[in-house]
Amino acid sequence: MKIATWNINGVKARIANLCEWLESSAPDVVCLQEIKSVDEGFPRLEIEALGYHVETHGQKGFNGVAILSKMKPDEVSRGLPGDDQDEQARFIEAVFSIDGGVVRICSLYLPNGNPADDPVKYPYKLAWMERLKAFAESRLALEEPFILAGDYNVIPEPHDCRDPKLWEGDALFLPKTRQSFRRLENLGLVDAVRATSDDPLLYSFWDYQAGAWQKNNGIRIDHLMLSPEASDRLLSASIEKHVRSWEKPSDHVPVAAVFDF
DNA sequence: ATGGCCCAGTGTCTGGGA
Repeated sequence: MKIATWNINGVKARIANLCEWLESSAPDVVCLQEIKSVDEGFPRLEIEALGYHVETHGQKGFNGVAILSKMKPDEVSRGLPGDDQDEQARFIEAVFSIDGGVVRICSLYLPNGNPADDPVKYPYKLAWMERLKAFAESRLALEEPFILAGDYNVIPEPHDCRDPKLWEGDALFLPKTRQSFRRLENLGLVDAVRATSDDPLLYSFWDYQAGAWQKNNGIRIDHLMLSPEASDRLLSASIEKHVRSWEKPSDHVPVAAVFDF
């Protein structure tokens, strides 16, 4: 099974790219972020025509996540537990039957948190990460294949960006952000890309501005984090960098992992 | 030349992204 995550930066602006990528990459499950659409506005017909089920959790204007899948999910839930006041559409979970059990797959869009000195934005990011940790603990207790995939807005280590000096003080790279991400890893979650590659130049995002793509001035912020039961069955992982050179690209590219289930 | 963008809706500008 091939499972991918991709921040598409607007599903309606990206529908041609998305369909072309679905056909060429042929993932079984796709976690999308920043669909920037309400559920009723999501272009589901085009995607269903390619043989995918569509589950969305959208809102007006920005944010929004979705899970596309060749198999029909057994269960779907929307929203990250832990704060009933949180209106932002950043989390959806689906459960699929596989040989001998199930796999749980979540599509998450972790808050950016900038500017870091904002009285609301950075504390919201850190609180969201705490909620994610609590959720992960509850799911890890099930001892099932479990995949937390998405745009984490976290640069985990200095080698996950081209120029760490540029990111000092940024909410994506602040010590507290990285510490919170390590807490997730320390629960037993494994980063699929780092588990399968030593390449120091692996990025998943290049800014539209300042020729970042042409200069390979990128950052690695889109991650598939695996439970031990999923990590046991990981075969390979890849960053589908070529998609960034397509016409009218998202600023993120798909990241995918292949499992022997 | 050390900067250069893009998306959706509130809509010919603003807010948000990273």
